[in-house]
Parts: sequence; structure tokens; C-alpha cells
Amino acid sequence: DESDESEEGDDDDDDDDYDSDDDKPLAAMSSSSSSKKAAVKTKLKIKIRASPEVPKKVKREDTKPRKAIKEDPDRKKPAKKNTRELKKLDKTERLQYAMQAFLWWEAPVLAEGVNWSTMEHAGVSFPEDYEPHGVKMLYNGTPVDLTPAQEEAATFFAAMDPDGMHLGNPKTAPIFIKNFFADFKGILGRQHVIQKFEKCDFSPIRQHLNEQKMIRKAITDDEKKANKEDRNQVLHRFGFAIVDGHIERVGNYNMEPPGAFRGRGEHPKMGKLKSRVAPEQVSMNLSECAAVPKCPVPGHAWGDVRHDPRGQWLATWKENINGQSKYMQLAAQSSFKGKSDRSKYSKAGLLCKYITKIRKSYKKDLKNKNVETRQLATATWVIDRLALRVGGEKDTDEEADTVGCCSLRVEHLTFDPNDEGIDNKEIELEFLGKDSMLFKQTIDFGAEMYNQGEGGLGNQVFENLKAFCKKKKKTEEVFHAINPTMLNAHLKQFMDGLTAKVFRTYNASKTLQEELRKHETSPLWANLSATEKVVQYNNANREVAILCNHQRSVSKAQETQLESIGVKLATLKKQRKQLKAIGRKLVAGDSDIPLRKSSQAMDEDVKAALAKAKRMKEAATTKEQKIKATEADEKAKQKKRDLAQAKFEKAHLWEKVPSQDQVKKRIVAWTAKVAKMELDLKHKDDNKEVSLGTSKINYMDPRISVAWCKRNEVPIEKIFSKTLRDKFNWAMAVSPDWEFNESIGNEA
DNA sequence: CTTCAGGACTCAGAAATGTGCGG
DNA sequence: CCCGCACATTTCTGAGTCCTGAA
Repeated sequence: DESDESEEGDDDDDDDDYDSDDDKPLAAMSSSSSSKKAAVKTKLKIKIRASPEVPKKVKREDTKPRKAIKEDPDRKKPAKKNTRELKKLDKTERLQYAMQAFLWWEAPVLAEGVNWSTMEHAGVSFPEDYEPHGVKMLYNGTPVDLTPAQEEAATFFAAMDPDGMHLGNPKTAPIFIKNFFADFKGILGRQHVIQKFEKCDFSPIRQHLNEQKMIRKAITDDEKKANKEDRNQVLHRFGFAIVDGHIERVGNYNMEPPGAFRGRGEHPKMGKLKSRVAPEQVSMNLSECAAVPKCPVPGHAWGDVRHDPRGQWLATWKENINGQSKYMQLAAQSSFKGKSDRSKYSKAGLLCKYITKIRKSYKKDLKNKNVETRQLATATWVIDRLALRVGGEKDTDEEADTVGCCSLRVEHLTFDPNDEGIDNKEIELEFLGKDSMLFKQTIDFGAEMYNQGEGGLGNQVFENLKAFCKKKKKTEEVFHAINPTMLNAHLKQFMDGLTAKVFRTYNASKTLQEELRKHETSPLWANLSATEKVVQYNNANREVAILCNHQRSVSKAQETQLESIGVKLATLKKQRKQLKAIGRKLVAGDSDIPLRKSSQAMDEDVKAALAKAKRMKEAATTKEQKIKATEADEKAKQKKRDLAQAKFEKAHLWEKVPSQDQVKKRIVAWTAKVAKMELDLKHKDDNKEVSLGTSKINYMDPRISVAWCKRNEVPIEKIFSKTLRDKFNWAMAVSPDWEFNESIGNEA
């Protein structure tokens, strides 16, 4: 410890040597000078513990690169030697290299149930205190004085979009308002003038917020840069942790700000005020030997400091709406998440080995005399074939009423939905699943696809479901005799660690692999370009997303966009018709040909307006000027759009009388345009409600995609974004013939 | 030993933000 | 070559699943 002390001064000086705090290395080290000493000290300790071969006395000029790129000895040396010639890496880049250099899957494994031996981080970053704006809401038409806390609450409500998913929905708006107002009144106190929501008028605050938005829109490029720099500062202070001597990204290092609770679906608590979390409510998890990070809020301290290496979490606190725990954890590209992810997929791969046995078992048990056994078998079929979630019990006073397999109620099943008669084996399943997403499918249990192969027992499952629903009230559970715990216990008999959710991973990965293979074996495949192959990949991805019922709601913007494409399409068709008429006129020698005027004057008009708005933006210093500038800018842009629209409507015409040949050519061009747009529209319409991302991020084994890319010479960048490549770094080295099957179960 | 609440993690779509392409 | 817009990506935090440990 003594020698550590003596180094500390050294290291401190060193920090000050280099130019700015942009260069200060890690999280813990960039806190203000008082905590710096402690942090530096511990950091060195860790270094020594983690890698005993590092000499105790670190030379001053050696310190900087080692901190940033210490994981990569090959990179360190040349970078050091050539400092003058090479472009200096900025801090973000150095950290990036340091993180990439650590390949956790090649590192020694820790003891069972332990996630780390040393861990240090900078704690949680807290949002700024509330800054009162002084804009008064109206009650009964008169302005009301509010304390900052009261004003803050009013502002949370004013910030809600009146047409958004909470207040715009007539089913949820009353819940939201009731909850909000109850909490608001709690802050106001009993004696307050504000008593009835109907008499409240938040529009002055709403208007103020809109103004603020306008002001923010008017920022110059320099200000934008400065904002980004600020965010980077926070990232560099809080965004990194050191786990067992390796730098790792922290996921959610920003404390959730207070606001109105935005529950999904018909959440009974939406609109309640989510309160500001104080450092005292937050517990830290880090090494015993690590410096406790300085609490970033002046005058406050962390609630608790724990040292639990079994946990992945860095900090935890409780939210006040449902009393549930929230966590600060490492980011998706970290070793913690990577390890869990790989073991998840390996477990799913291992299911390949046991699936036949499981299907044979439920085939037998579907007819078992014992209700419990029969329900377990039927539920397993549903989870296996329909990819439903297990469906835990929910308290509808506290949470939205959503269901999964075990919690399905009689009312969610409609037998013979189309009144087709006795032989009909269709059931319409209609219920709200996770996130209140609608599951609405008519399953024909008599269909071939549900009666073929080892899992095909549709007819029997249909009989069972019918029997389970018999003599029950609408609100009773279909699978009354079982629950998720029993179901999972049942599944564990077949395979170690098997639970209901593994089936979703298994089926998603399996489906992706099979869908991809289908195309690869077709004779024309080899001729396709990489882009065309990617289209097929996305089609396979779509199959998985549909299987898992991953949806997205169509936003207003998308809706109007689709509409406008429709209008454009109609215009194009009309234009083509007109072109044909012009062609006929030309043949007949008719000289009455519609022409278009030059738009030059209007073009310049629009240009001038835009330029003026830009000048206003740059010159604006006061609030009013900024708002004016943004308004002028928007006006000019609208003008431009209008002009573009007008131009588009006349785009098929000429300024001078065209030749017959010109007209012919243009008709061909317009036909192509129409065809392209029709296809585009159909494609957009088909996909507007399917969300591909969720299955890509959570369900499809990335090694299937990587191997496919390698086999087909498709660059991985076309399939996985940067973050996804980082998240799946452990999967990048698989061979082109890698397969998702039971053999991958080893790492589970 | 059993039960069950709550702790700890994965999975989810909306919203915010970034980017690249076509006019 | 530039600029706006459509589309892609990232951030945010709510909503599930599953298991553990306390009573």
C-alpha cells in the first residue's frame, strides 16, 4: 500500500500533463480531484491483483497508453513509437480498441455462479435538478401560482402528446388523467385552489414547451457539436467499468428522470408520477477493494454499497410506481451479456437433441386421464408449435391484463369462428400478450401443417382445448390445473435447464436456418447479388418475426406517408393517361398540347426564403428571434414542399411541344415508375406492422447469420449493425458450414 | 421442507437520433 | 454538390420470465 501511495502523486501529475480532460482515462479517474486520489489508488491495486506480471512501479510515460490499450500488446508498441506520425486516437477510439482487444470467450472461466472477481465503476449519473420556467397554468381561466415541485408535475402532464398513445386513446386517457390528477393533488395539498381536473388548463405550459422545442430546433452546428461533446463527457465519466481488469461499456448509466409513468396498453397505473430518485435510494455493487465512486449529486451519498460477485448489476434502486427493482448493468456488448447470450443459444441448440423425446411424450400424454398431465402436454404443444410465452399470473389491479399460454382464458378462444359447422377445427385465438400486443390468429387444428410429423397432433390438441373450455365461465383459465412453475418443472425432466422460453429461441433459430437453406438450395441462388440475397435474409427474418408475433404500431407519420404514396401513384397513373392522349393528339396533328411553365422564378423565390431563414437562425440571439427563425424556416420549407408538389403534378409535361418519340419514351418511363411505386407500396404495406429487430436481437442465434454470410459472400455489415456486431462478437468466428443443432449445446 | 414474494435477469416497442441516398 | 427526407440505428424504460432465499 505504501508504494501505491508514492505512485499516486506521479499518476496524478501525469493526468494533468496531458492536454485536456478529454484525455483523462477512465470513469472513476475523471471525478473531481478529491476522489481522484482514492480512485487512482484502487485502480492501481486492481491492476496489480489482476495481472501480477505488471511491474509495480509504472513509468510515467508508460501510463497513458497502458490504461487505454493495455489489453493489446501488439497495438501498444507501434502506437507508442509512431505517436508523431500517426493520427492521435481520440479517447473514444482508444477505449474502443481496448474493449475490442478483450476476447472473453478465450479468457479463463470463473467459478460457477460468480460473474466477476473485481469490478469498479463510476456509479450512476443523475439528471439535473428541476429548473422552474415560471409559466403558469390556468385554473378556471385564471393563472395559478405553483411551487417548483408542483410546476414540475404540471409540466409532466403538459408534455404528454394529446394525440399520443396514452391521451389520444379514449380507453386509456381517463385512467391516465385520473392517476395523474390524484398524484398532482397530492403534491398540491388539500387546501389548494386546484380541485377539479376539468377546470385545469395546461395549455400555457404546453405552449411554452413547444416554444422550447422551436428554440432547440434553431441551434447552429456549433451548438450541436457542443451538446454532443457534453454527452461524451458524461459517457466517458460514467459509461465504462473495469471488470477483472478489462474495460467494459455500461448500459444505462443515466438515472431515469422523473415523469408521468407511461405504462403500455391499459395499464391501471399509467399517469402516476414517477418520482425523482435520490442517490440515497441507490445501492452500488462493486469490489471490496475498489474505490466507492463519488456521489455526483452535491450533499448526497449512496444508499448502500455491496460487494456481490454473483450479481451482474452495478447499481440498483426501486421505482415508486410498482415498487420494482431497476438496475444499472453492463451494455449488450459486454462479457456478462455475451456469456449469457451464448449460453442461451447453446441451450436452445441442445433442445434439438431432446425435442423428439418431448414431442413423443406429449403425444402420449395428450390422452392421459389425469387433467394435470393432459394440460401439461397440451400447453407444451401450444408453446412448441404456436410459440406462445408461458404466461405468468398477473394482478390486474397493478398491471395491464395481458396473458400467455398458462393464463389464457376461455374468452380468448373462439371455436369455429366462421360458423363452418361441426367438422370445423378452427379456433380463433385473440388476446393481448406482452406489451399488450394483440395476438389474433385463427388456427386450423385440422390442417395438414399441424398434423404432420412428430409435433403434429393438431386434431388431438383441438379436442383437448375444447374439453378444457367446456362448462367454464368466460373468465376462467383454460389451463386451470397448471401454472408456469409446474410447466417448467415438467420440462426440466427432459433436459437440464429447459424452460418454456427456450422453445421460442429454439423455434426462431430453427426457422431462420430452414428458411435461409430453402433459398440457398435453389438453382438461381448463385447468380444473385449480395443485395438480393439480403432481401431473402430479411424475408427469412420476417418469418421468424411473424412466428414470435413481433409487431410495431404504425405511426401517424408512416400512415400519412403511405397515404401520400397512394396519392402520388394515382397522380402518376393520371399523368400516363394524359401522356397517351397527347400522343394521340400529336398523331392526329392536333396542336392543342398542354404545356408547363418554367418554374425558375418560383425556384428562386423558395431559395431566397430558405436563405433568409438560415440567416435569421444564425443571427438569432434572443428567445423570440430563435422562435421567429424556426417559424420562418418552417414556412420556407412548406413553400418548397408546395412547389415540389406543383412541379410533380406537371412533371410529365414539356415546356415546348414534344415530338411523338419523346412522348413514347415518357410513357414507357411512366409505366416503369407506376410499377415500381405499386410494388413499393405493397411492400411497405405488408411490412408496416412487422418488427424484425426484436427477433434479430433476442431470438435468432447470430452464428446462423454469420455462417450464412460467409457461405454466400455477403458482408456481415449488411445484416448486423455496428452495435449488433459488437453484441455478437463472440459469434463472428464460426465456420461457413456452422449449423444450429444439438452439438452446440456444450457451452450452455 | 414448502411456499411465495421479490430479486435479477431477458425481452419489448416507442421515441429520439443518426445517416445516406436521390433529386 | 447540397439538402431534405426516408429509413436505419440507438436509447429508453416498461414488461415479461425464471429462480432464489426468507419465512
